Amino acid sequence: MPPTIADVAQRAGVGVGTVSRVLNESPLVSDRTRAHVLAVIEEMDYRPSFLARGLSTGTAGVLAAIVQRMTTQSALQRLRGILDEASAAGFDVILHNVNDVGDHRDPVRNLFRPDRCAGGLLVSLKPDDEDVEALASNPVPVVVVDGRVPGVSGLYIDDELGGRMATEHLLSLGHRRISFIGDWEDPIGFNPSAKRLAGYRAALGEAGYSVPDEYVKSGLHERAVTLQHINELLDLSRPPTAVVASADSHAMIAAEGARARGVLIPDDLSVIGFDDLDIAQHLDLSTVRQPLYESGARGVRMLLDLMQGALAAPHQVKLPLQLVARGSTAEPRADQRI
Amino acid sequence: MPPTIADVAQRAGVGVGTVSRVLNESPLVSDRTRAHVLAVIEEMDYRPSFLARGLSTGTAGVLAAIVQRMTTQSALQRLRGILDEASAAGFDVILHNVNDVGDHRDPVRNLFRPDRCAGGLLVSLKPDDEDVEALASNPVPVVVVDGRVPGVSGLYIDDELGGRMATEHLLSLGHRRISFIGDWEDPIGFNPSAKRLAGYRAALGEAGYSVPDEYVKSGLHERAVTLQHINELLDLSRPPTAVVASADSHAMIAAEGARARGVLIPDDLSVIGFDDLDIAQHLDLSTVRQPLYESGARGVRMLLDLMQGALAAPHQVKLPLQLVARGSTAEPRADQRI
DNA sequence: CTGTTAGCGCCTTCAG
DNA sequence: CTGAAGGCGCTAACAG
Repeated sequence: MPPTIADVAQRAGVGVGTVSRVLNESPLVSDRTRAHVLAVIEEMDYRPSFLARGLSTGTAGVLAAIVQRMTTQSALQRLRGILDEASAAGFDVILHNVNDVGDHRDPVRNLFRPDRCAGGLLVSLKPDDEDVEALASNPVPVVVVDGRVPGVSGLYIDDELGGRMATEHLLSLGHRRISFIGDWEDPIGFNPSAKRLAGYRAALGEAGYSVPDEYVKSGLHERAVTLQHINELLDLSRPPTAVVASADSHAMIAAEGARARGVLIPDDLSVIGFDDLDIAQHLDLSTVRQPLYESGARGVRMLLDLMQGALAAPHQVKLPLQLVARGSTAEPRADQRI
Repeated sequence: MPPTIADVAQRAGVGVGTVSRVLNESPLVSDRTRAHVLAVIEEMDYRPSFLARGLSTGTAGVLAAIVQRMTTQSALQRLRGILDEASAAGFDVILHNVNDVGDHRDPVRNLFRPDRCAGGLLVSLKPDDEDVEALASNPVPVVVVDGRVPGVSGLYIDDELGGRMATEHLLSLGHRRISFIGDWEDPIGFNPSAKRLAGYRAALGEAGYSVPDEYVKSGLHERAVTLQHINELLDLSRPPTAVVASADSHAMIAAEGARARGVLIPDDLSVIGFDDLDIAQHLDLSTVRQPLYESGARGVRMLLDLMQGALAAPHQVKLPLQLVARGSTAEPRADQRI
């Protein structure tokens, strides 16, 4: 059995109150006593019980994060930011992965309670109205990482702007026949792809170009589906000269599918993605960069502020997007410019 | 303030003990009382405090996992297995990522304590002798996922056998000039690559072939390094006809580097990896499969058994390896068989 | 079967 | 500045 605060107190010849004060860095302890107690603590390798402390203070010394589809690279980057930043602040984090629609409800109710954590992160998950209501009156502060939820603090990006940026990049290179590949039928309720598509449409519309229905492809985020999409596009009598993908993961597969049938990138076809995953750089893929790691890290910082009341809730922060032009986008071939 | 067990007891007109019994599914409650208490609990949306329960029972209702370099695909797969299995058993898990050498010591001491978790997982991390000693007398059971540590329960694979399997596959195809690319200088103390290399050497030795020093490449696990390795190998006057990579992540890069200079795979060069990541299938990469997801899931199951004393500790389980022959390995060209 | 009570280990008054 | 005592919410042991 590990030593308790009482053991330390006895050994140090002081009361438990004094040891507690030392532990909590209260100024109400003489330097001499403090040093002595500290020495005894060190000597006994004493560490206060999280459980007891939590019960006493009314809050667990841990953060909790509910993450959607942790398997994706983007979620992983966000998670890294969360873990690093939390770690730096002395917090560990309980991680809960969610795969299916609506599966976040139970975790939210069970995890985001004072006896479970001091603060909660909701990553790439869209709480419904009922959730928001519950969250609003929730004693533990919650931050949404990657999402804009009215009434809840969080960080988000302007997905429509992102779709627009990607499209305008291609337009400025001289492309006119531009396709979109996405997965806005994602059933899980959180769907950036649809907004990126809207941005794509807006950019093309404002430039005076129409979007043939065949140019827009959607479906599950699966390799086979995306491969089929790119093939269908390239099979068109007037195939696109450029493709906006709603994510780097899509863009990679599309590019691969194109190459497989001898289509050169960027010579014959320009491809731009979204996210700027690590691999995007390696694959020389143009993309719209969103701060993934940072969204996690800043989310934790925001949460810590919220926890110590240093921030008026709800507080929303829009994260910046950045066009990263690499080798997968270029001007269309002369004979394609029609 | 959420309702307490006392609130429930009062409202139900029973004692706290009875409510507690209902909560813990004790048979010592009449069906009638139980139903009534349950109804009140439901009505008040009461949920017991983890903190208080933990303090009382002496153990936190959470698992903890310390993971090395959570950023790799293989670590992520293991983590998925852990989270899914823990979730199924009603446990959440505290996740702690470790990047640098020796950084696991503090987490182990701070996290693997009864007031923090009911059980601990050490993933792809090699505890030193001092750690093992501490772990042995530790009140919370610990399982090593992906590692063989004397005195500590866990799951591991036979890395030497794995290296051997990959090499023998190439030998059986008729290859004689076989290279190895790995990262056994990994500084973090946990190093499967060295053992896989040993297996490679053993297989070639037993087949009666010598391994020129230039055929073995090691270095940091970085893209640029691996690209350089494959280029150096292909620049040799007698270049290898096949490459054993110590991981799929290496194999992918090596294959890409080879293709970039016009070397066809598998026609001019066979490449085999290790792990069988999701992408390996997509890239049609031959590999030695190790059960990643399963190692995490089974690790949790083993931990749960340990926790309820259903298992004599320490208990070690060797996980099976499986050769997965895909399109990246084939017989050497006729003119290469010398 | 059920109510009552004594801790679990710590923090936080409240007197000294 | 410091010691003693109450209470956080729950479980478990003990009477009934």
